[in-house]
This record gives sequence, structure tokens and C-alpha cells, in this order.
Amino acid sequence: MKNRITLKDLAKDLNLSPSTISRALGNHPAISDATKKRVQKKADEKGFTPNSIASSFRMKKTRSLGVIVPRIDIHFHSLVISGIEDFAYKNNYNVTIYQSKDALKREQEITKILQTRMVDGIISCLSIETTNCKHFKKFNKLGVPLVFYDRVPTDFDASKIVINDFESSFTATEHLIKSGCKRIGHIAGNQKTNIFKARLEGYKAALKSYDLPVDETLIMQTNSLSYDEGVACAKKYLSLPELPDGLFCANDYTAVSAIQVFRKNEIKIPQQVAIVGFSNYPISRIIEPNLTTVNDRAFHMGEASAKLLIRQIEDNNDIIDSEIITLKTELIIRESSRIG
Amino acid sequence: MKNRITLKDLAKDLNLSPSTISRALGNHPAISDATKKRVQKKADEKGFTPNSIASSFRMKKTRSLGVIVPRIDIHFHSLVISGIEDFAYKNNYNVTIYQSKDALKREQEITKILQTRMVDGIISCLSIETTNCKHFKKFNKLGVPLVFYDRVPTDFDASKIVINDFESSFTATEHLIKSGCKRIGHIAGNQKTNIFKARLEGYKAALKSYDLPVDETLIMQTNSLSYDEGVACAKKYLSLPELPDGLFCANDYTAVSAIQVFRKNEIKIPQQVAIVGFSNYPISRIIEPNLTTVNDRAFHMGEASAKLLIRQIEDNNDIIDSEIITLKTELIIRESSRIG
DNA sequence: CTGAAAGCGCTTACAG
DNA sequence: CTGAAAGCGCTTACAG
Repeated sequence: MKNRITLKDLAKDLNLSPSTISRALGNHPAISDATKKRVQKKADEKGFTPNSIASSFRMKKTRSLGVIVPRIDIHFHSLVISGIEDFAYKNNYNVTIYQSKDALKREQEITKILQTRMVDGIISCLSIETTNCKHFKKFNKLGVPLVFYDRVPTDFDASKIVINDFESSFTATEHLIKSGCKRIGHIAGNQKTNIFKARLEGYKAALKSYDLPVDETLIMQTNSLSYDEGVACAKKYLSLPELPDGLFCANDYTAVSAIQVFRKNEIKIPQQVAIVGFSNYPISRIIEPNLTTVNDRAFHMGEASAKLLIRQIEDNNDIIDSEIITLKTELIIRESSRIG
Repeated sequence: MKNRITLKDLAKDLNLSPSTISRALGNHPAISDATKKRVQKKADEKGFTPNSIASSFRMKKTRSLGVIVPRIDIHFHSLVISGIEDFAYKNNYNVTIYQSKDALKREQEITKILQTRMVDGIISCLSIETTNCKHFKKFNKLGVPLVFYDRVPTDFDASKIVINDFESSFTATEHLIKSGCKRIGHIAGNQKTNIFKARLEGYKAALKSYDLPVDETLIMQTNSLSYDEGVACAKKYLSLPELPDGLFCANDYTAVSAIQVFRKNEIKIPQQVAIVGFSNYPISRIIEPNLTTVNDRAFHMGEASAKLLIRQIEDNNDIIDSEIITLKTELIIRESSRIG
């Protein structure tokens, strides 16, 4: 950053004051068109670009959003970030990203950095270790709006963008029931996490509402819904006296691994076991048979987060304390549950 | 951002000057330990956090890196960003990201934004449309270092982090040859892009060096190496009088689609056709049979980019103009090429 | 060991 | 329609 042209330089060249240059470039109505043209021409000629740090400093607005995600390389989060960046870009905001690596300590450190960086607002998905959100409270005092998505705090009021995990799971399970399944299993995520708890509850509620029994031997608990855990769960199903005829998995990885384990054991999908996943990962379209899954709208979640956050930044109307937006999901029906 | 505590506030409280507060918090050697302690205590007590925008403005250093990627939601790029963020975080840099969406126009706009944002350095992978990099030249004049990765400019000197596509492809093809393949096909990427050109060349060179003929009917051209294009290519192979016995694909998507098309046609992988992909996408470990592929070190590419960039930012030594670092790849041998 | 002063490049209320 | 002036919150060369 050397010998940048400043407003002062332009002013000297044009025999005008820096105030006038600033206003001309900002298209201020009080400045004559003739002057605006002269200034713009000189600015282009000299390759002037405003120093937005100086402007941010002066205005106490940085037009940047801080985003804290567990990991950027998880597809769900990269889609969310993509949605955030897209919306932010269109509205002239910048996006600065941080990874908590699912570690509370790192998340806390990042909030300290964000506190000094003067971002105009923050979007975050909590780390898996975070049970207490007090490190986010400081932003309330500083007047920096927060929006959480996916893994959201329960211990304090904040704006949130979520999907209806309960309802989505209800619908997914209902789809299996309506397809004729009577013994439906569930591979469940970590029950310390609200979204996975809701998915289990939605599954149970659907069974109940169709007068099907909730058979605990058909519900498999996992820690992180990893591919390997999915393989282990599928093997457990195989060791049961009777196989389930339907399986709703709390994510796509476990659903894919179940498909593979079952097929290796000559079990026909969906004829013998119909399978539904959750999240619409890219692999769900590639695995054979293609996986029926819940589109969790990751990109839209990012867009919605950015939209809500920017509205909160720009609304001087201090009446709204927090806002919770629930996005619609969509059950994408593919071969893995298309029976007969 | 309201009623933030400033150095001046602390100074007033402690009957010291702002200069002393600044130096005390910056652990300046000239300040007595007693004063440092007093200042630190008061700062903690009042919840002081430095305004880093003011500091950036003053120092003309923002400690932030601008990153331009085609899309964040492409796994390769999200891994690279993850590597960048990780290294940057450890070195107290922030990472601001932009997506070009593979559009030259948007890439140009982003460079204009970055010019005003005063980032200390820029990391970028060129958009697919970019053939002319003159919109990056301004950063040379501004003294803002640039590092390109993966898709890098050929028309001007710049620091680059790349892998050796030629050699990696040579090794991958050689592996097929050594496994006993004699008729090896190649699904090639867009030949306007250097990396895909290099992959094709590496494949051809390996054949030649083992005295195998280069059979153009076994080389399929694609536009974007998409899954669907892979399916189409695989079908073309099936329509040939004789199938290849080995297939080196310029990415994993096309390799996966080839596996699926072949298997649907009762062709045994790897016994009848051995297949090798490129990039080590997550799906390569999941597809059956598991895909042999080239680990392109996306995360390390990000780390290396950030490392090189930060070194260029912090080295006042103006002797180095640009630096090109080639990373080692690794051939991961899995079932899809393990013959016999 | 500490302070007074200048200045980074903008923006804007005030004056004319 | 344009300008002079103040100030955002830091940092640091200079002085003592």
C-alpha cells in the first residue's frame, strides 16, 4: 500500500477542497454536475480508489460481516457461506470467516477478535462443544447484531435461522409409512444436539400418529453420524431377528453407508428396506440407488441469515430484539424409497 | 458499536496519557511494569477492546487477507480456504472471502473492492473465464502481494502454488500400466485450462515412455468434467469395438460416473477396466469399489498459499519478485485399480 | 519512564 | 454550490 492517491491529492490538482471532492464522488446533490464530472474524470485519470479503512473508521461502519462456522470444508457450511457471501456481495458487504473447529475455546477467541475488528454484524453456527453462549453476550452491549443458524443457542435470546427438524423428520417418516413400511428404523444423531433430538422426536411422532409402535431396538444412537458409524448401525440391523422395512437416517452419510452395507448383503433397496436420509448431500444424487433425502436448504439458510443480519444492521428501529425464521424444507423423493 | 471504551477513557481514569496507555497495552519496554499492570487491570475492568480499524488506519496494515475463489461450495476450494484460514488464524490474520462464480466480470469487480478494502495481500484461483489478468496488475503498483493457486495466470509474473499435474498424471497412468493395463483411456478436462492440458500430456507421456500407442479414440474430451459428462464418456467407451482395460480420469466425478455406468453394464472394476481418478474427493472413499485417485493436497495448498503470502507481506526485503511452489501429490491406491 | 503533538484519510455540521 | 474545521482512535518520533 504505497503512494495511494487521496482526496487531498485530487483536491490540490483541481483547486477544490477535499470536502468537495468527497461530496462529488459521493454524488452529493449540492455539488454541480460540472464539478462532479471534473472530479470523476480526474479520479479515473489518477487511478484514485477511496481508502475504505479511513471511511470505516470515520463512519464507525465497516460493511463487513463476521462469520463463525465449525469448519469451512463441511459441505453444509460451505453452502451456507456461499449463500451469505452471495447476499452480502449484492448488498456491498464483505464477509470475513473464521472456523471454530468445533472447539469452544477457539470460538471464544474468535469472538474476542471480532470484538476488536468492528464487524457490523455476526453470523454463527455454534461449535459442538458450546453449551454456554455467554461469550456472545458482549455483542449485545456493543450493539453488534447476531444471527445464528443451524446449531443455535438456547440459553439466550438471539436471532436464528433454522429449519423445522421435527416436521421435516415427521414428513420423511410419514413418506416411508405411506410407501407401505411398517417397521421403520432410525439412525439418530447426538442427542445432546437439539436438531438431532428433534429429528428423533419427529420420527417417533410420525409412527405414533399412524398407530405404529415405537420399537427402541430399531433406533440406533450415534455420536457424530459418521460414515463408519452408519456402517456399524447397518450391521446391527442385519443382526436383528427381523430387518426393518424402512430406515430414516438423521443424515446422508449414515444413509449411504446403510445402502452399501445392505446391498453387499444382497438386500434389495428399496424393495426390502426403503431408505431416507437428511441434508441432500451431493452424494445422495450419485449413490445407487439414488437417495431420498430432506433438502435442508443450506444455501438459502446462508442467504436468509445475511438478509436478516443486514436488516438488523441497517434498521435503526430498535424495537425488534430478536427474530427466529424457520425455513421450509423439501423431501426429495428418489429411488431409495420408491417401492414397487 | 456504541460507547466503546477508548484509550483516552482509560487515560482519564488513570491520570495517564493515551500514549502511555497505548504503549502499556502494547507491552512497550519503556513502560514500567507497575504501570503496565495498572493499565491492564483497568482495561480488563472496563472491558476495553482496541479498535482495530483505528489501528489499521493508522498503521496502514489491516492484517487481513482477501481470498477470491470461483465458488466456496466446491469441495476443493472449501478445503483450500480451510487451509488458508487455519494458517492465517495462527498468525493473527483475518480472511475475507469473495466468490467470482467463475465469471470474469465479477472477478474484476472484486479486485476493485479489494483495492479499496486495503487488504494486506490476496490469494486467488482464477475464474474459468479469465484469460487476461490485467485487473490484477494494479496490486503490483499498490504493493499488495498476490498468490495464485490451482488456476494461475500465465500472462504475468506472480507467486503461485500449484501441483505438478503433468507428473501426477504420469504417475497415475504409470500405475495403471504397471498393473498390467495395455489399452488405457483418458477422460480429459477442458483443454483451455492449463491444468487439464497438463493432465492429458502426462497421460500421453506415460504411455509413450512405456512404448504403448496413444490411441485418440480412447481420449474423451469434456467441457467441465461433470458427472453427466462422465456418464456420456463411459457410454462412448461401451460403444467401442473393444473396451479400454484402464481409464485415467482428470477428476473424480467422471471416474465415479464411469464406475457406475460400467458396473451397470456388468463390467467388472478393476478386473475388466481399472480406473483412476484425480482429486481425492470424499466420494472416492465411498464409491464401490473405492476409487484410486490423486490426492491434490487442497488443504496444504491453502496453507502454503497463506504462508507464502504472509511471508511476502512481512518481508520488507523487496528482492523476491515472485515465487512458484509446486506441491507433492500422492497417488492413493484403492480397489478400483487393484487388479487380481 | 511518561507526555504533548501530529497525523493517518475520510465525512459532515456549520458557515457563507 | 463550495470551503474551513473538527474529529473518528489509534501510534510514534520527539522531547524531557
